[in-house]
Amino acid sequence: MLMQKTASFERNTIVGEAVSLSEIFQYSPTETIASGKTICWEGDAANHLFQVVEGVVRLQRIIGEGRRVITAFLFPGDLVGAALQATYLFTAEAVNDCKIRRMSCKTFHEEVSRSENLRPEYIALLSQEMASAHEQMVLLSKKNAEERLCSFVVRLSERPHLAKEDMLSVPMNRQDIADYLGLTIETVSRTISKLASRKILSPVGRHDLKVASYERLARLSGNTDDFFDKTCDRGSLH
Amino acid sequence: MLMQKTASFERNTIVGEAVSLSEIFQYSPTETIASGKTICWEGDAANHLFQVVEGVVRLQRIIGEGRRVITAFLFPGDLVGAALQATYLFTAEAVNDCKIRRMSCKTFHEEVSRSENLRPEYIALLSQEMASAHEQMVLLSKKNAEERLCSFVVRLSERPHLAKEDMLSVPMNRQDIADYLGLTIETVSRTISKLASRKILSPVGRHDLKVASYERLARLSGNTDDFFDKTCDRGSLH
DNA sequence: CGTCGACTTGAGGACCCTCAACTCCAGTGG
DNA sequence: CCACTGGAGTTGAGGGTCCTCAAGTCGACG
Repeated sequence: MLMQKTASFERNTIVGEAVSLSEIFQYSPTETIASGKTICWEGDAANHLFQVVEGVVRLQRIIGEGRRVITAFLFPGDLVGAALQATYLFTAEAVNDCKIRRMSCKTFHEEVSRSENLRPEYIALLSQEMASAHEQMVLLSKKNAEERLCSFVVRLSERPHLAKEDMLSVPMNRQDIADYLGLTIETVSRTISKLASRKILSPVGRHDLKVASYERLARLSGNTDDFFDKTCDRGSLH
Repeated sequence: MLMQKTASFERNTIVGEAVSLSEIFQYSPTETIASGKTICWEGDAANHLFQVVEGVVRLQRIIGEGRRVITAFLFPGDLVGAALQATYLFTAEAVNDCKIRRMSCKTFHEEVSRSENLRPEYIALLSQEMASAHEQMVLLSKKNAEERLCSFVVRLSERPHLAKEDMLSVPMNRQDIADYLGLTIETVSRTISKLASRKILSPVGRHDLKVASYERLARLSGNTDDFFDKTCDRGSLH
């Protein structure tokens, strides 16, 4: 806690204003979170923000007995709790072994307030989160199991550190995927099998997929804008 | 446009810093939007923000042929496009006759940057939006038709200007409700009928509901925290 | 080799969607 | 005034998709 304060102070006197959000986390020590461990609890006072340095984090809510919803997966560079609230909106857990950096909300807020560079980046980050949330609502509202799974794989493949040519690393297990896509584990499994039988992708072990054609996946994902220009729906208006 | 700039300037010299977000819209003229008309289009350059003054606005996305998703309803005081992005994430349309105020993103951004009072309010607003989005994802992931409808009615009833004792005004039509809840219009209709036969609520005309017991509705909405203390799910942790 | 957890596969059923007919109501015109 | 029309909403029958429950397979690890 004290150390953090000091580090933060040093940087400001030496380097001047921070120029990127990642930079202000640099001086916090990395913490290691074992697979499955919790980073913060839904409902708890939100005293800290966390930056994912390595690994994958899931944000989830538990409702009633056994019903779990994963609202997002976070990857290196992403922030847990960027939308500063009095309490956390979700429980954050490590999908696999993770490294994170921690920062107090207060310090973060002060840094962002002070720096003209950080503020737009912070707003952009929140906007990005909103955009993802909208995307997810569309998926959950109107897509069938196959479209959901294809959307998921396409989104994963956009992470450069997960996709190596045609091999895609999928760090989360089937239950995570199911709870993220609003399906059951069985439906996820069946849908993968069906896609495999159509030679669109094939599972390799439990955490890898060999993808035959990302283009084909994108077409199956139900996103109009993946093969049409967005402006075409609106005709010639204005 | 010019008028806006002038008004904005006047206020700053006379009253000093704005103390609330609503205040900075006060000097923009109100515009009237007829029911069903569009305020802004998904994908268009986001040059303006809008504050809803009167009426209800729906934010929606169209995907493919005939598939529409409503991601949010906005009520008086709410902002369209608060998550500043290069382009709008959604199309905004008037559910009923509306009055709105407009402000350029640039001006808004400057005002918020300048004022120490506005910034936390703005962050809080974005956080609020994120919280609603999370809530909606839970609804779409895990709730059945009855829970969705009850959640919807409970949320509407929290708007003081819509709820008068046991009568609730529902400005949106069945199709809007269906596209918001990820159901079909028939399922919405049937679910209302079933709730009516159980004397939980009864439709009065097309745009009003007589609600027997909000408490009972809350219990049917599938939100654990509507009848349990939130902390109970987590056991005795810390 | 046995065990355990993660995953897959199958059978049956629930819930919601689709399609279609019907009611209700407001607005229009004879 | 009433018939006509069209839009919004309701109701019914049937079917599809996904869920539930259950059994079986796979793979890691002792």
